[in-house]
Amino acid sequence: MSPTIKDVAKRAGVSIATVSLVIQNHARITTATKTKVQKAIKELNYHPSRSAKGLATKTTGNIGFILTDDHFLQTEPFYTKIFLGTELGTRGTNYYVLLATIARDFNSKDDLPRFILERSVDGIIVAGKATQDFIERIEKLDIPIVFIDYYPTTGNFFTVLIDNTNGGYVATKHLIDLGHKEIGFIGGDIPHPSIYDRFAGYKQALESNGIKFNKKNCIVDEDDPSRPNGYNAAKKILTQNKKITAIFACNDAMAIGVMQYCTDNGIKIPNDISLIGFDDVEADILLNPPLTTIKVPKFELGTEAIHLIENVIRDKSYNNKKKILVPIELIIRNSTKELK
Amino acid sequence: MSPTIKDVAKRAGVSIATVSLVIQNHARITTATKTKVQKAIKELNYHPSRSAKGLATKTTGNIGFILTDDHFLQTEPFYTKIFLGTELGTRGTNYYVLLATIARDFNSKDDLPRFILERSVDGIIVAGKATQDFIERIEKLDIPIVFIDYYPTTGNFFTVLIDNTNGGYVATKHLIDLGHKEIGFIGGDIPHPSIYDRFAGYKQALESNGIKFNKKNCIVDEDDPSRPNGYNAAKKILTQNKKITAIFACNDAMAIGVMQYCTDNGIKIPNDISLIGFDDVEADILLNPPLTTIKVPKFELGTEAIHLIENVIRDKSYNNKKKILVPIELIIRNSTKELK
DNA sequence: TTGGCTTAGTTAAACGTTTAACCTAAAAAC
DNA sequence: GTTTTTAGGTTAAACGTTTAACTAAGCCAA
Repeated sequence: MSPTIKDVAKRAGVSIATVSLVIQNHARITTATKTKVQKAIKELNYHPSRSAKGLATKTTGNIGFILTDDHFLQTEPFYTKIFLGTELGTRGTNYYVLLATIARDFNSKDDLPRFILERSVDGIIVAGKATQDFIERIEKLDIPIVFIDYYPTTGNFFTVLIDNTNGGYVATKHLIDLGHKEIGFIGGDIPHPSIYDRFAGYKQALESNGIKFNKKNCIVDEDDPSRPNGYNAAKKILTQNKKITAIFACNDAMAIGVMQYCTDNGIKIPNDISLIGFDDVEADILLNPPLTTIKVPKFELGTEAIHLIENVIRDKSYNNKKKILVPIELIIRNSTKELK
Repeated sequence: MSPTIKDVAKRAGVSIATVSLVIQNHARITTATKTKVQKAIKELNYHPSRSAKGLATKTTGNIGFILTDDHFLQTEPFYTKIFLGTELGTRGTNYYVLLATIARDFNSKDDLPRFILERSVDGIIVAGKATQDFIERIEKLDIPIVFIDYYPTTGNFFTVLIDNTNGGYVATKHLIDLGHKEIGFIGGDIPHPSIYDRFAGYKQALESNGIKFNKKNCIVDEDDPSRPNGYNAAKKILTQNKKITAIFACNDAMAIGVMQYCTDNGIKIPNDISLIGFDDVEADILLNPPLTTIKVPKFELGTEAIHLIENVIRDKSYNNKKKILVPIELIIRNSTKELK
């Protein structure tokens, strides 16, 4: 069996309290005893047991990461990348991240993730949209919560967000700069704040560049922002308004759908239509042509969330920087082109 | 604060031991007291604390998943998918998976992952290649270990493996069935058992179909099986032997590199060269043409590993099925074609 | 009636830490 | 020279479970 604090105490000739204080680098201890104890620790290769420490301090060293099922399994590894980003964020800290998924339609009949019930996390990160029922139930739990890429409208929560509005603006502005005027917007799940904000950025860009917003250039009634829905939306928008020369898809999945529709129908990108996406997923670079897009730093969303929740855990009354906005970046590849 | 076992005991009018026994569904308890206690549990919304349980039983409910840094960060999310598969595997169990990465060249100067030192895992899953030093150190730890997609040659470990030999065979046989005779093999990191076995399958297929193995058709000196190395290998192999009509790349990353080389040099796939990969990564379907490949069920590797390690944890002397072979599947897309 | 067995529950120790409260000796203050 | 303060530790309780050992009551057989 691994050595315990008792073994160390015995070997160093001190009490177990002293060993504990040495480990915590407490001021009460003289350098003499400190070195003595540290020597014993090293010789025995002692490491405190997390379980015991957890019971004594009511901390666990874990952070729960919650994701809806559909996000976990979707083709584009968007949220799972964010999750991996949290792993990166925990390096150098004393935390581990526990992953759990909940139903997309989580409701009163559903149980909260086990790690919450068993109190094995010190904080919770919620990535993506979650139901109101879920949010209300974790809210009254008296445990730090950080949201990523979603914010409940019902309160002032800690949140790490993509700068979606700016992203929508930059994407649209890029098309405008290339000379396009009839610019389509394709969205899905428009009530989602992220999509909504991208759409808002689109409108802002048009407006501040003297282009009238035209409802006929927008498809916003699709459900999920997925590839097949992008395909459908492309069909609709391109039959609806033949003058369109550029399309801003609210994410890369939909953009890929648009691209497939164009390929199937002999529409050349970027010669006939310029296309820009949003997210910058792995696949983009392999597309033909490679997709111009707005890069979302997915790992960074995860690491920022960890840093934020660490602060909140450390200081329960932490109150500055409740919202962190992660900047986006325009990635110009070959799916957009100057309008002749 | 959440209720403890004491609160339940008081409300049900029994001792805390009885509550504990009820939770464990122990035979000692009559149905009468059982329902009485269960009622109290429900009313208080009691859930046992994992920390306390952990200290008392010396179990943690966690399984450690260890990955080398380079695998964690590589473009193809192969190992991270396996990791996500373990998450799937833990559903319905009482485990969580803790993820840690180690250096690719882990050696005596490096510390073991913190979750091992702090005893916060009940078992360890090691995915992919790890250094001998690392393996030797965890081996003497007296904690269940399961390897995925790698097996140390120095002992009889629990392992979940891809059926690589068969995969290499099936891939090569597919090309042979299409009429190809001059079939190239492109490999990287050939000492890796997985790659080695795919190569072995390639040779077997040639042999049992009356085609002489030709060293000149093989590039096996690349380091990593990565895209750039695939690109280089394609250059080498196609200048080395002009008669080659088909290539089996040891994984999709290298196949993508091959494809890029062909695109850059006006070689048409599949008209000039048939190409088959291995792994079935997301990108395959977006390639032009979509890549024929051998599908590796990545999630399944993870879930199988969880099932296996659960058995080993439950029964320390568990000894059947030390090696689990996960079957592969030929996925025919458009990068392979009958030889005219 | 006695003794033994069974059943169903209780008692109390144990798990390995942290930390508030306590102690003692030496230093400082008067 | 006595009292007070400080420094540097120690003691022991607490955290919330599990479980081996114990107990009391009921039953049965002889």
